[in-house]
Amino acid sequence: MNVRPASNTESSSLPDKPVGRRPVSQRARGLSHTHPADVSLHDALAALADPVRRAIVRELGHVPDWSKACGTFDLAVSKATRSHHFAVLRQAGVIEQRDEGPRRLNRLRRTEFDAAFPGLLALVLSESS
Amino acid sequence: MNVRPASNTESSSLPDKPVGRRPVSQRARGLSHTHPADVSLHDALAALADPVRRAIVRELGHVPDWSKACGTFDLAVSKATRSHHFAVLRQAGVIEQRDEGPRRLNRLRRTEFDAAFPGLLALVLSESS
DNA sequence: TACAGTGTTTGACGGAGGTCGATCACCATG
DNA sequence: CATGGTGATCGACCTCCGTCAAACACTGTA
Repeated sequence: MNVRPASNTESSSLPDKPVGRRPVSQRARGLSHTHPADVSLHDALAALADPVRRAIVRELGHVPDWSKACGTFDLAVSKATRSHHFAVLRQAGVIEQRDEGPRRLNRLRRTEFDAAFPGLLALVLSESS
Repeated sequence: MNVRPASNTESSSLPDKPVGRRPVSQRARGLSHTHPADVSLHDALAALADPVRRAIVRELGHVPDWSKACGTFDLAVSKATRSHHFAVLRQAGVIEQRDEGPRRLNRLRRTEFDAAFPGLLALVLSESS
């Protein structure tokens, strides 16, 4: 399998602000990501089998990458539970997160996740409610 | 949506033994099926999020329809648990069952389920172990 | 009728995980 | 430095569900 650089955000594909001067905030150190290709089918299904997490994914599917912080989601759970669900989605390779000042921005790993589990993300994104 | 005949096995597409003389065994009365189109994404994902149930689906993907009874699966659980998992898969529209003498034969609802949840079944069937 | 084979149902148990309030850590701004 | 905003962590609670043994139900055969 194609080996990926482990310690690299290797994400956005955004021609972003020159990352040279932005030494990764302190909080971002605890941010461990998992590439979809390293995720088992069980973990992927278990992650998406929760209605709150699917709501996050759907909401994330309606906005551009890195445009939505964790707190801006319309969820009927406490922020502790919210934080837990984001961690699960991140470790299942569904989303990617990046710290921008005090808040944590999110991005759906559309192409990578779809490459690992074809059609799965589309099912969630096309879910009605 | 296309309304389906509710009280019809509407299944096998097998040019079978003339069903005229076979008045549906007594046990088959408790056999309630759910068409994949009537299954929510949540129920579908929840059904396939269990390793034992995925093992059943995979094993069922390697044999022809109606060729495998519940007891012939290689599962490391008791027959009570086994029976439970088959019921979950049936109510999730993943499998269809039919009584043949003392045993219950199974069939994977490939086309119907794939029409309702494109790619989902393929993911499970292509799972390695 | 009796028996063996197959599968379901029931009741109980235990663990996994979703949930919350409280607390803590980090960031920006005044 | 103090404050408010955002998010993570901790500990506890509780529900759900996977699990099993036991008992039951149905089928075919002797």
